[in-house]
Amino acid sequence: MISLKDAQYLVAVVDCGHFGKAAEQCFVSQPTLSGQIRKLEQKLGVQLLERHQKSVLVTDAGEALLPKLRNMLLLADEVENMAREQQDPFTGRLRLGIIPSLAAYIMPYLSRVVSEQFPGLQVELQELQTHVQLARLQQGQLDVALLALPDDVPGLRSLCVWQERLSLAVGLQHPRVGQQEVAAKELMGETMLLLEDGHCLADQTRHLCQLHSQQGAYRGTSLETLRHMVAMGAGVTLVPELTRLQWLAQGEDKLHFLAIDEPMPAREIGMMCRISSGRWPLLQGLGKALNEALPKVPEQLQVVPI
Amino acid sequence: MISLKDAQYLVAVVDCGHFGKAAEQCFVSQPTLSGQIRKLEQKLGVQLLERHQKSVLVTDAGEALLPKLRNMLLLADEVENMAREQQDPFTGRLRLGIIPSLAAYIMPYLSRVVSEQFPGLQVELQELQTHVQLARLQQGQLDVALLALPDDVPGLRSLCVWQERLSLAVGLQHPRVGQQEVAAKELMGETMLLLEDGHCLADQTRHLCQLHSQQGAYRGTSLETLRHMVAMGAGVTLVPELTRLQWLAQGEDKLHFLAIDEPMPAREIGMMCRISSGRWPLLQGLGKALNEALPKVPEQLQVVPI
DNA sequence: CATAACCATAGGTAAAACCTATTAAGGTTG
DNA sequence: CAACCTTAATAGGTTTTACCTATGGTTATG
Repeated sequence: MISLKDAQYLVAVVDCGHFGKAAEQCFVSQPTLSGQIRKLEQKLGVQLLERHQKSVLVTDAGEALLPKLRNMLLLADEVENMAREQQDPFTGRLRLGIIPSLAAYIMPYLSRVVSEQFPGLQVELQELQTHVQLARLQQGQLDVALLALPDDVPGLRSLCVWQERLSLAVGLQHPRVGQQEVAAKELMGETMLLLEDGHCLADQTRHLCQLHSQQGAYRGTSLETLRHMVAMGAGVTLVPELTRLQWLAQGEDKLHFLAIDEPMPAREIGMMCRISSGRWPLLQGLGKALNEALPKVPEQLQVVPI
Repeated sequence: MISLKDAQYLVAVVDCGHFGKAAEQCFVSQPTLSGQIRKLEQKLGVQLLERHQKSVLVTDAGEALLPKLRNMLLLADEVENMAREQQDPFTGRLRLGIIPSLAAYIMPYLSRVVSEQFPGLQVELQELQTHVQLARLQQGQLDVALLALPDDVPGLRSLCVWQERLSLAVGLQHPRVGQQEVAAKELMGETMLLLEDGHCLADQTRHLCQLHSQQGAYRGTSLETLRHMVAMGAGVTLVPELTRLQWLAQGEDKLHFLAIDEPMPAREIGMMCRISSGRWPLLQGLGKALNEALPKVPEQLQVVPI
């Protein structure tokens, strides 16, 4: 197979009409270039140049090949330029998965961080449950997952970004209104509303309240659904901190929030990517920025595994 | 600079999704391919692949470069194919110069030879005087010259194809009508009609008849002109054999031809090309075929230098 | 828990690309 | 006509690199 250097050398000689000048232009010695051209002619089985004292002529065969050779060199150049543009890990498309119990609530922080600190990043958001995200990550359909960190997953690596405490939300008609906190073991006596199966928050709540898998009959499709159910007095639920903050910021006045006794339960919000992904530096930068943008995490947190 | 092998290897891995299979397809070992891909990634400063146990994924960067890389490989392939097509020296365009005193008369033979034995040859005919042909040959504007061979010309090589005897043509009113031959020295007494300056046949005639350069006042622009002048009795002229044969074949009956005494004067018809031209094999083949197509040359010829 | 599949690494070899110095061939100049 | 210049080819040796075999490490699988 011919090589790009062959093309480069031949084009240089044709353009210069002079082996010596062409060699200089290619940063090689004249004998080297001379030899390489000769070898190229042997490889192709065609005479490409006619050498004379005065000037070097291109044969018809050489003339016929030249446009394609020039095109190849152009493409090689473009490839290198494109690669250089893509060297910056903080640039380009990022397919980002976010779990539903986090998506709407972290977006204000995330979008500010991205637009201010990673303007070159084109984020493609996909709101997906944890197990779907993990599968898509492994299949290469997703670059980064933003979720409550699960146990180690083979082939993936994770970065903890934030710890999100969980509070108990009750309706205003609930007997605990007026209390500021509640012990974890007391939760078992409440009518706990859960998200549907597959949501990590449902698993965590069940784990925290030591409910069996079939317990917790009332299921909501989203936290917003639960929000209204709790407000109506249908039961209580555990609310992640970012959700609680957003609801309060929205002027929510039909719910009362109780801190759960120390250590406060929390889930670990973090990002994951393929161990071989190359997006790791981006992940770290994004994680750090996001961590700084989010509210300060109180101490005495107890992480609830999924 | 990247190389075509780089492109080949990367494309193979992407297409196979498997280093081992790609290596096999590229006829190299797996570690070789693995290493080359890694070096390519270093050269470009971008991660191109994500390696996993199951399948190999392309990064966005790699995906962006792939089309151009594939294009390069395609072009390289086309270059090699084109070169292979041009390997046959008996194929392609041939810019052929012919002197005027030969052109119209050798064309029947030449065209038959070309169409029968060199069908792939596209002959571009240029009717030019000797000195113009030599200049264009050296400048690369002409591939082959077909002419009366001059002395050695630096940078050019020549191949003798045929020896063309010269006869004396006289009008029917001429006193020599009825004679079959004439001695060379007797020519000096005749009113010799010449072609214009620059025609090699004029030089040769003058040389043979020992005329000074300004002698021979009657000049014709072509042999066809001289043909009519001689027929009208304006003088006599020397006619090359091929011309004589064609005139006879055309039923010329107003001219009488006399052989010149032994040794018969003749000019050497041959082909020339640049010493570095690569058309030499074609020249030899064409020369041999032309020689066989032309009439048999009598012995006892004396070549008249230009 | 052993096995298989797969890619990476290590160490060494052979091919190639490259260099400097010189030769050869044509032109040019004193 | 000899001396010189220009230009490409050749010779001989060095460095680079592409390549191989053998081995190691990691992850899924029976």
